[in-house]
Amino acid sequence: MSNQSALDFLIVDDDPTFAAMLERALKRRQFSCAIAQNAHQALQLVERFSITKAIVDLKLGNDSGLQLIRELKIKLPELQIVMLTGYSSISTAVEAVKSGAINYLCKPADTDEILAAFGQDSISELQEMNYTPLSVDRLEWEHIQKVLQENNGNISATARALGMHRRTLQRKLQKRPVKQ
Amino acid sequence: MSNQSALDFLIVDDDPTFAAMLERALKRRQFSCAIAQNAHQALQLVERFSITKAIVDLKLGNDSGLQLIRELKIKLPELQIVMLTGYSSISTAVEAVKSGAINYLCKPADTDEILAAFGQDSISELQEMNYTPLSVDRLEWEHIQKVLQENNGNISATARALGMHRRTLQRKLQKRPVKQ
DNA sequence: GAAATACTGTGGCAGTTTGTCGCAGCATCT
DNA sequence: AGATGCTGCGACAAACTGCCACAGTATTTC
Repeated sequence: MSNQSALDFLIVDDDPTFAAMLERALKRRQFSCAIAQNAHQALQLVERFSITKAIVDLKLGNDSGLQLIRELKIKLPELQIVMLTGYSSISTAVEAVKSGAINYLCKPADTDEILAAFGQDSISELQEMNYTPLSVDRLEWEHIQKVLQENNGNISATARALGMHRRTLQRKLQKRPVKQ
Repeated sequence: MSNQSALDFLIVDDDPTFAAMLERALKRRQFSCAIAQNAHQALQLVERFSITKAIVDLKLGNDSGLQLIRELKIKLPELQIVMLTGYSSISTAVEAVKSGAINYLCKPADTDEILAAFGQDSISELQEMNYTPLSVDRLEWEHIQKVLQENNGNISATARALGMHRRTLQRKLQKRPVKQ
């Protein structure tokens, strides 16, 4: 409510190491930023400070980054949000953008990429009209993510719907930061 | 501008076989639809008919499905568009949604899945949303078949494209009794 | 608000599937 | 003819999957 201080970036990530590293990189570029480790902290920070950009992780311990995006957008419709995650998939990307994110990046992303993601782009599409079909593994991953989301993240239900063993699904989910 | 006839679906895909198959499946479900093989035809059709939903492929020969989405949205802001493609990627998914698509699916997708993709945030009338997702095996099988066909039955090339070992592909192909 | 269900993360083990060689027979292309 | 490239297959280790069981945490239900 007070909006005394202004900040350029809000970083929301449950991995303190990553968050600190990103913060340092941003500060080196003369941006001011704050870190939140969960949804609650993030929501508090946007009340206390005047923030224009946020970098949100998809997986925030118990909280869902997607849900957080929606809440942030309600509180602060102007906020520009980029979602950043190691467990990227098309279905969460679609969901993120529909929820109000302006971009979505896969996690081994360097600081310049992140900054570019905030830029007025619509650029990157032309470059790689990638005519390679998805690898089988990737396709499986995308499908799993899609069904998982339809089941609101319920692993047991997803395994049932997919006709695969729960244990197997768990292992697949744990493993992949998936290539390609 | 005339809007005489109303259609439920516009299918935009440069693969006639796929388009025809989808059309048949939709008609069987009592939906009316039209097929466009490129951007130009698509734009003409939305002028001639009153259309509410469109299924657009990302890769349309020379045209870009992404660009088409934007043009369709300008002509007809109400149009609900789902992008459907075998060459999916996160960046094109993000771009599609930002351009106005309501959803984005990877191509081995059955008709119910496509319908469900529309149903989520726009309620279609008579829809029971109880579709069962394809099993991972079935999805994999269809994807393999499609890529295999694109490579004219060349197993080595297909295995390469799919990022799987040739031996493994061989074994998978052997196992299925070819048909269906 | 307490009991009944349901979901999740783990570990372990046996059975199956993959990744990798290697080799021999055809098919093409030069 | 010679050089490549594709195909089918055997074999074996490595990786993965199905299955059981258990304990801890959520969620539902009465």
